Amino acid sequence: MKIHNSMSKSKEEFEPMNSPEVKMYACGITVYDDCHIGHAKQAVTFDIIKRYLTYKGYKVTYVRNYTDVDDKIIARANQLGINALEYSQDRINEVDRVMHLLGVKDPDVMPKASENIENIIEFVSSLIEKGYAYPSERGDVYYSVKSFPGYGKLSKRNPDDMINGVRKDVEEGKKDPLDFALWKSAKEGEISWDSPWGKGRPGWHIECSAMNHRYLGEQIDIHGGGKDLIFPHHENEIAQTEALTGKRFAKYWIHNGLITIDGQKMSKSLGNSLTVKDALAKYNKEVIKYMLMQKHYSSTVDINDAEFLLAEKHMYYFYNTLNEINKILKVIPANSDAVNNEFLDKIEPDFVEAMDDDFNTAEAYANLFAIMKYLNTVIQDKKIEPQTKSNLLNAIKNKIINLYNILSVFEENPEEFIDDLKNKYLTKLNISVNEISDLISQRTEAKQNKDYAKADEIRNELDNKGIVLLDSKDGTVWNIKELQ
RNA sequence: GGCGCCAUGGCCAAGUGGUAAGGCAGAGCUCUGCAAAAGCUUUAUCCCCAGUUCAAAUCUGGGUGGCGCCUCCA
Repeated sequence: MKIHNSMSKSKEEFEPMNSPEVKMYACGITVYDDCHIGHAKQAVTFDIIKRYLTYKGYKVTYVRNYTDVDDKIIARANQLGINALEYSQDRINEVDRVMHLLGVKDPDVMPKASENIENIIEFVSSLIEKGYAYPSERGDVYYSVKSFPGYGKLSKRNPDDMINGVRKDVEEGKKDPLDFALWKSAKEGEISWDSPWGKGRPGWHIECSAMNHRYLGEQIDIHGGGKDLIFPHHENEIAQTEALTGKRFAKYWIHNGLITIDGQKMSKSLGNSLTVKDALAKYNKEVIKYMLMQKHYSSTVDINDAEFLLAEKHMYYFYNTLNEINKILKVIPANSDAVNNEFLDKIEPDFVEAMDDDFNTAEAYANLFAIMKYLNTVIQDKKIEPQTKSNLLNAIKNKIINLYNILSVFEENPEEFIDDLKNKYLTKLNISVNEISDLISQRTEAKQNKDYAKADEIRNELDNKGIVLLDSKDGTVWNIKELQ
């Protein structure tokens, strides 16, 4: 399989250092606020990557950290008059809760910066000893960028060219404007830990290096994160870790694309974040995940109501098809006869081909549409022998559920999914099932009397309320107009 | 100012050397009392110019237009 490596900027054959073992780290969340849809995109992406690698037979150890000590956390906690760690623990619980609601599996290790202070101090001390870092008089410790020859290799920047962009007001004690803080001395009212340089707390970049080192070792296979972390965060991580170990840090760098909202960058500073909590209040978790992964993970995803609505329609179509299969299987359950079908046999190879190509979920979903079409054709096929039909539908259904679970969808009961979605719309449309049933009965009566004018009138009335009717031999059923 | 990314039909979006996946919207058909659902059919030569090649959306150079990073950010 191939993975796009941000370091080489090309797709490379995936060969873990110690196959089948895979060590993967993805930068987690700084927990000073609710997590937003961008965090979700990252979490879902790496969850899927782990699921797929596991499917391929790799033994993945996946670490995702929490940054629970930083300026904003301290500021918020002070505002609330509580301890910074108390505040961040509260936020961590909330992040976990929301991620679980989204159906994101927990990584194998979820370390916190605050629980790695000793480890971090040790890391920083080693860097000073090796001559890559230096303490200032005030008690800050800085990394000396110029001392690390490879600086800029991930972000493709030349330190000499970067001077222009660097902020002008060089902090006190810094020898070079490019240098960054490994350890920050404590200011009045800030949470702090004792260190050889006095009371203070870790800088942002060192946490990830230290936690990587502790939980995964000197070298890892995959390092991931959002594209916005390439510089400076990941560049600094490389500088720190490789200075300490003298070895290449991560073999593959995977960066997911970011989110825009109505074409505008989503960022803390613009204040246009969509929180995961809010998204979940409006849409089913799988609708959200499908919308995020319909495009390649490295693409930017623009979010707006139309995108969500379309994703909802698609998931509805998928689940409806699965539901129709279940109805058929209730009447004639599948038996253990072998199923020989070319279409069935191609599903898994096609899925693997798509995913082997740098986790091309967009293509995997394109395949899914073809599968659903085929299923609907079989469902309606009157010539096929009923038992054969049940067996075939059952085999394909199980196959796609197993495979697409890797993409974190089809984990719900089809009937419940459909009911939940319909109920959501009924509430929104302010109409009840009873009302609809009444009108359908009236219309059925009119139809029986061949009073089509009245039947159409009732149908129009419901249509105006957002409900469409579907006549079939088994009677009339209703559906939500917006979902069609 | 520095570095980088992207540009595919009305819209969204795969495809990185061999003559354009998929979805939405549109049109036609089957089905239907008429509809709807479902299915079938149908709609592009890939921003512009030049070049490399037997062959380019895919490689090279130039141009135009978006965007990102360089400051906290997934």
